[in-house]
Amino acid sequence: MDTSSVLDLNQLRRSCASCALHELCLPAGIDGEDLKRLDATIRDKRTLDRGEALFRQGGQFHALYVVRSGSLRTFVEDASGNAQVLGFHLPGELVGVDALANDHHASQAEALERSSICELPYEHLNHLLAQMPSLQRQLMRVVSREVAAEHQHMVVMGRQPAQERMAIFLRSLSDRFARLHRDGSTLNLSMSRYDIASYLGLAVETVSRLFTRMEEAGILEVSRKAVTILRPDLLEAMCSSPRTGSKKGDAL
Amino acid sequence: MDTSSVLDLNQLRRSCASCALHELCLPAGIDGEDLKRLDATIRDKRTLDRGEALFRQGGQFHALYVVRSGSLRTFVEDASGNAQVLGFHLPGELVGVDALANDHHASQAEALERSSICELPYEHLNHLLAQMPSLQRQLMRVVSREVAAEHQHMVVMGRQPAQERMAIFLRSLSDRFARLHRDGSTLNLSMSRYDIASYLGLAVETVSRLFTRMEEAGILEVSRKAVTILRPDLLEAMCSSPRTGSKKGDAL
DNA sequence: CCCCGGCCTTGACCGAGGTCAATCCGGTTC
DNA sequence: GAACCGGATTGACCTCGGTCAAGGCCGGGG
Repeated sequence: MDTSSVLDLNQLRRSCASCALHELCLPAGIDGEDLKRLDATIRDKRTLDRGEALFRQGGQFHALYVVRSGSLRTFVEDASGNAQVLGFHLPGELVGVDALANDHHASQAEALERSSICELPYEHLNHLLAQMPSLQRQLMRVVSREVAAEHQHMVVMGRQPAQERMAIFLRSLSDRFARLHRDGSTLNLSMSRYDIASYLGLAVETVSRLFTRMEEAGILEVSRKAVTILRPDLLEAMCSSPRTGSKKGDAL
Repeated sequence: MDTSSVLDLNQLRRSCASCALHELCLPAGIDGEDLKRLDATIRDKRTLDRGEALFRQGGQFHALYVVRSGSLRTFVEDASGNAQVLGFHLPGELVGVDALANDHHASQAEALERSSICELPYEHLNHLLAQMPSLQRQLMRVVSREVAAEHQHMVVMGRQPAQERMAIFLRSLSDRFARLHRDGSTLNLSMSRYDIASYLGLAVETVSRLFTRMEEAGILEVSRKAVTILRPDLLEAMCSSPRTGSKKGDAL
């Protein structure tokens, strides 16, 4: 059954025009002849199995990528092999931007589940950008969105205690699922606890404990990789530490 | 004497061609007629005093900026007024990219000392990009550099203990000074201890203690805002925690 | 000149969360 | 179905660095 659904996906991927992500992705705001040309430069040969690498740290840069289905994690490994997860990437999201600066990848990207990827060879893309101001604009907008998201994550890493980090992480995932017209309250965490811990700058044990605590509090239902948000209101409240914020009326 | 030197700077700022930052900045790799056109779109009216804002969080976006002299800090403020410093920006560095995504600034930028700024009105810039593929390429490269730097900082925030954070911070500053053909070993820290602490995700007290400890260790000479790196080798060694790294020969 | 107010430093204390270690659970192999 | 293995959970302990509190330093204004 898996094979057939994958085949379907590949067949669906014929044009950006017919893609469900159209409005969230690079083609947003582009149509007609221009869209056809963008379409023509996209190579969709990439399908990745769980754990397979899209590109490796230090590897030669030659394309940008957009997740079409599934999910990726990007991370860097330092000299001694410790990994730091930089982000998780859902359909419609762009990866590989950090490689343009000096023509080789500063990070690596791996599939968290069977995923399909749109590949945008950079030389082709450049020609297109020269001819399509609207695409140029949209590309900058997408990159800017990425930068803004990373800024948000720095706030999390800089100031927030563990519990707030988890809450913000889950809320962000939920929001992104919703944007994809999926159910924002039943999350399928394709990444491991280790990945989450690394991404949030915490120990795996802490992540695990927080899941349990939030389940006990009736906010989540956690079963392995399947997480259901039962009380979005409480989750939201948990995103900002009670310490900062309100001046009076702190329950505690 | 201050007034005259500022006037000089403003007079120097006539063209990108004559700018000392030429090769580090947007115009890198661009010359002849194209450079003139880029020049024409840059408005250099901006001179900021210490503490003055370049743009405010939530403000309407209309331009990108490049630091010409002096330095900036960018930061976000959450609902309760706590600030998280996102970065410090030296001459030749681009700020304001996170605002393109939805047309208003997601962060704010303030001068750390008297600074002059090149302003690139986005509408003009866009016209230019449509006509100058080389500028388009260079802009993406500069943005990519910024993204890569932020990834590096996430590694710091995610895994590193306090001492390593400080060491990496100082090394990074030193490197950037050197790139500007300044002396990389005599740093002038235009930002406050509070800014450093926020940027590194530490308490001010910790930053202060680390300065003292590194001075006692003979690595630095610290006097208020003036920091001299006496032993770059030791500073470098301090950048990676001894815990990770080597497999044998760990003292302790 | 002295006082005042930021900024910075130093010391003493303490708690959130990291580390270590044991166990559990679900999936895979034979 | 027994053995195995990697990921996840749980508990006990301890450390790093945050918090609180008390000066010190320097620069600016009266």
